[in-house]
Amino acid sequence: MSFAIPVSGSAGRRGAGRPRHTTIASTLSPRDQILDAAGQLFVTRGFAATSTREIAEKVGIRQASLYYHFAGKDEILGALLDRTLRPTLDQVDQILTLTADDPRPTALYLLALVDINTLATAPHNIGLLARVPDVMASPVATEYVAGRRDLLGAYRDLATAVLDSSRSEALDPDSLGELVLQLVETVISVRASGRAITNTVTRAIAASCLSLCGADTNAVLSAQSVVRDRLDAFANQRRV
Amino acid sequence: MSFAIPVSGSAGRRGAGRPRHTTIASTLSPRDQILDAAGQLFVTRGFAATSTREIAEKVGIRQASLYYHFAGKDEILGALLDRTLRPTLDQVDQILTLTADDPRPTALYLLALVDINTLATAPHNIGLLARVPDVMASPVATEYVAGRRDLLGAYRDLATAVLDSSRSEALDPDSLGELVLQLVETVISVRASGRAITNTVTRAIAASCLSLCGADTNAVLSAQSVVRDRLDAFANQRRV
DNA sequence: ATTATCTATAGATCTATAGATAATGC
DNA sequence: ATTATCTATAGATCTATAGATAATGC
Repeated sequence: MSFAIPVSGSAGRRGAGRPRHTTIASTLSPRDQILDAAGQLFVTRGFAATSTREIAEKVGIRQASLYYHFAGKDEILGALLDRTLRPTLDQVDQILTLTADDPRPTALYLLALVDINTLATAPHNIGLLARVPDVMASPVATEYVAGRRDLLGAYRDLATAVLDSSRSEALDPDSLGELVLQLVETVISVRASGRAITNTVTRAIAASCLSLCGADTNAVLSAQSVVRDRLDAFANQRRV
Repeated sequence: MSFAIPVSGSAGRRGAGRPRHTTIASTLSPRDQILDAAGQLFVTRGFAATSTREIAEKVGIRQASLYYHFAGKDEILGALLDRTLRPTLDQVDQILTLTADDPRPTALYLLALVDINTLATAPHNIGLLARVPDVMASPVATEYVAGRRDLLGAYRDLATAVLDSSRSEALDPDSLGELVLQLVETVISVRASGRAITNTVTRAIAASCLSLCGADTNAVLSAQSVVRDRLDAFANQRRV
């Protein structure tokens, strides 16, 4: 099946259908307008605390009109969660390929950097959603959880490879992976605190991931210099 | 004013008042039973998503009976948030005094350790509450926010003192403090992931805080050995 | 008399469905 | 004819209040 996504040009009128009770300001498709509004509200007010009427109000349509685009509140949430994880997950293989011949700290550094960047640029900091209990209690969260587990696997493998055996107290691989991923995800909190995510902050977090795995200063500096080059190519490839 | 907190001994009967429709299992005061039940539910299901009836059900009383102990749902939340922060905040001065003659990395290490420990042992991991949007949107959150800002100040000052000037890219003090505190608070996420917070995990996070501030391996090892001694005295003092 | 509960309920939501309507597109 | 909205509303909540009741304590 294929969906005809209306690509609006002019404001006010979009195509078929009864006109809205307000004029249309956005150039996004109705579906994306809903996701945008819902994302902002879920993140600032919480999922359960946000009513479908609030979402509709922000979009400029009546509450019941949401149900033409989504089966319910849960389905809106599912679409948002997917957007949080998908971009990173889809790039993992690419990252591993690109750094196949580099030391493991470099590979981990790049993965962290890309992931941090994804979270730092996601609209409305929707990475926050995954921390909200009523979100994770929803049935649609299971798919997200599965995806995150895949990502966790990549972190665990890289982090374990980086782990210096000289480390006196070695964490088990699973805890180490979890800890590194958590560290990456601090960018969500930092963003939530209102602070801008500068390149300096991004690199500090990524470098800290390596330190956590026992990498020494040289490994960090080396990773930073290699990735600086690689990332240019990578970023271009992604047309960023 | 003084409150007579009923200290129940035997089960079933507690003192004055009409009996509950269920028998009393807990030895906690009614107020604490409510806080315990609410904490667990808020953390697992979310604040807005938890109804007062669910809380009452868990306690074993009728929904309306909650209002004898708390003015409303918000007030329950306020009491819980306070319990998250208060223990740590009340110990900051003590920590600074205890480590007045030690190198700053040691002081930071101890603060992080105590804080991680507080978060790791808080009932139901209620540190999670501060990450929930609808919680932070509540009027009662402002007091919590103020308290956390005080704690942040302590982290910022210590972290800045630790920061090695050799660091090529220095973060501004506020960002650094925020980052270190965020790192400490990863213990909340790790706990939420179901992993046990072993001493190893605790030390790994605290050590990572020092690394983030540019402390070298020697400073970390030194802090760990000094704090190992200090903490014994400290813990005894706290009767842990 | 005081305390801690209970029952009952008003009033305010909120979600999702049913069916009408006003556009476009063929 | 199809599409995207609208209006209206049923049914299910949920919070907080009012007032009754069953204990203890004096």
